[in-house]
Amino acid sequence: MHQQRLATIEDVAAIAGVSIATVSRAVNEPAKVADATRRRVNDAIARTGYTTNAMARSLRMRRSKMILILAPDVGDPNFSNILVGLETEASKRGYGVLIGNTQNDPTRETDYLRFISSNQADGLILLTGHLPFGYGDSGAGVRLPPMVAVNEPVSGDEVPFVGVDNFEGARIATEYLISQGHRRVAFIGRSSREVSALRERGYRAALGDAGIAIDPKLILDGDGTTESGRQAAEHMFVRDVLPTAFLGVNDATALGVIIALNARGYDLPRQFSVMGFD
Amino acid sequence: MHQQRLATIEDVAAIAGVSIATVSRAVNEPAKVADATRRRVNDAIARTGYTTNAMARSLRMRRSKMILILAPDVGDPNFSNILVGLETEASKRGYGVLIGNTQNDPTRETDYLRFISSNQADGLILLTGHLPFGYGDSGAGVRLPPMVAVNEPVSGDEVPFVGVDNFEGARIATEYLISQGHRRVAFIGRSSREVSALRERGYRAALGDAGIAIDPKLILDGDGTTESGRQAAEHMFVRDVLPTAFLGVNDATALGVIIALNARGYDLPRQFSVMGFD
DNA sequence: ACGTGTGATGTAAAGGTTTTCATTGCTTAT
DNA sequence: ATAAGCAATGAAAACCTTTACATCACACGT
Repeated sequence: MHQQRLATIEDVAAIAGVSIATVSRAVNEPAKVADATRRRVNDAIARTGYTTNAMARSLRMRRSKMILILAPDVGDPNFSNILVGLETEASKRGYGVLIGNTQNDPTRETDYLRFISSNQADGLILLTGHLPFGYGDSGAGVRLPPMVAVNEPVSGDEVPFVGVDNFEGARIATEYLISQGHRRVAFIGRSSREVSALRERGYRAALGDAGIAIDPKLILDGDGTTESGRQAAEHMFVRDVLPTAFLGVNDATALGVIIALNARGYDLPRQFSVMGFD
Repeated sequence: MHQQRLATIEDVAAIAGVSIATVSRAVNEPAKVADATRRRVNDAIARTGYTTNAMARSLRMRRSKMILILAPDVGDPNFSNILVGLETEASKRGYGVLIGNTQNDPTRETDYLRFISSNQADGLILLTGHLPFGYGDSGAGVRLPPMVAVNEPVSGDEVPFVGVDNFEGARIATEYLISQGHRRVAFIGRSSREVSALRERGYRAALGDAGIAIDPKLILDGDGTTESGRQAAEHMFVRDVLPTAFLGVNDATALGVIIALNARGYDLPRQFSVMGFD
């Protein structure tokens, strides 16, 4: 068991008394080798503790079974939760996950592409909402690696997207509020994020379907923070255009609304309904 | 720019009119090639968009410039924050980061070791607090890969550790509370985690240094959640053994204490001091 | 003029797989 | 009995680098 040098396929072949081709087959397509041989090979493998060298394999196969995940900030619970999901699924399928924390820095984004161009990663998962800097500008000539956008779609380009259906989600949420008897529902958005517009459209659609006129005074803009949610609600009190229900573009915003209402002494699910989309 | 097949070092060599050895040198040890040649090579590289194939390089060099990080749960903000730090540093040094979400599942831990044994990762960073299953038992014969434990030390074995000094940190925190005039300081631990014992020892040391007798009633155990912090504080109210300050084994616990005190209508930094260790 | 050291480059091996193609020994159909 | 097909295996090429060693030209000191 002295593994001074890692055992190679040749060592295994020598011990099993077969060629390296047979060892390779015994490992990768067991059906293709005779039972007796396969047993001998497996014994040899067990004895040497052989593991196929992933580098050599990747070099030959031209694929690494690695996925690169590009995210603006892995520390953000929002992303890290997605990350663990992705990792779990990837791992289940024998893929490894390489992380790239871009911090929205174009330099870093480009830098991580070396993993792709050097064959170190087969595919790319974007949580950034845009193509890595350096792909967009080169025109359509560049062949993009296999990739998919998660959480936030990549605008313009044809990158497959998987994530929340913002329009439909917001529509259903609003529909639910309406079904509870609310006629005046406020929406607090975050115009700086692309998803906000979609959610607002869903909100408007639900109202339209219910035949409720849209009151522009009930649609406010914020920046996605708790504080901005609080201010938005406060703003409505001041203007005296109170809704009976609030839909926040995210949970933080909704929390802000709740805080504002609490501060004014209201009893919460009783007197107002507040929902957050997250 | 039609990259049907990725450019190899040979393509570059052909265009620059040199041998592949020279190209390799021009890239890796520029000083060793004549100025004129280096320029020609760089031109050729620019023209072809050549990137060295990481697999071939790793195979030859026997190192991948990859680090495997094993963590029980990357989703936990505690870990994900460490993760982004590690990633940033690694990236700065030209290393890539491979993540392994073990979920405390021994099978998965072992599984991730293939990255090490197949040369896909050069080193290992453990956030798990223990050796991956399968290393511990094989006796001392097995050569461990270069590794370091972060956040939580690996007990027994000689794995270098970097992280918070739990004893000293808790000691200083407690010392501070004492310096503020507190004589009765409570400690709410989490005996299931190894770090808790260290923190409690620090707490006890500070009290001892200050000549304050330790009151066992002021040392409670929880499970690290907000709720358990709340219960612990509540418990002290019921038993009527109130401290004037609380030290929680982590922030969640401390938060629970704050909630309990708030619920009873106390004015918080005024009447009680609450600290969390995180 | 001649050996010698030096700086720049080329040749070729090695790193460990996978896979195509060829070979071998049998079985089966004619 | 022979051709044909088939299953199991082996030999060798290909994947793309890095690097030890060899080669070469040239300058320099004698």
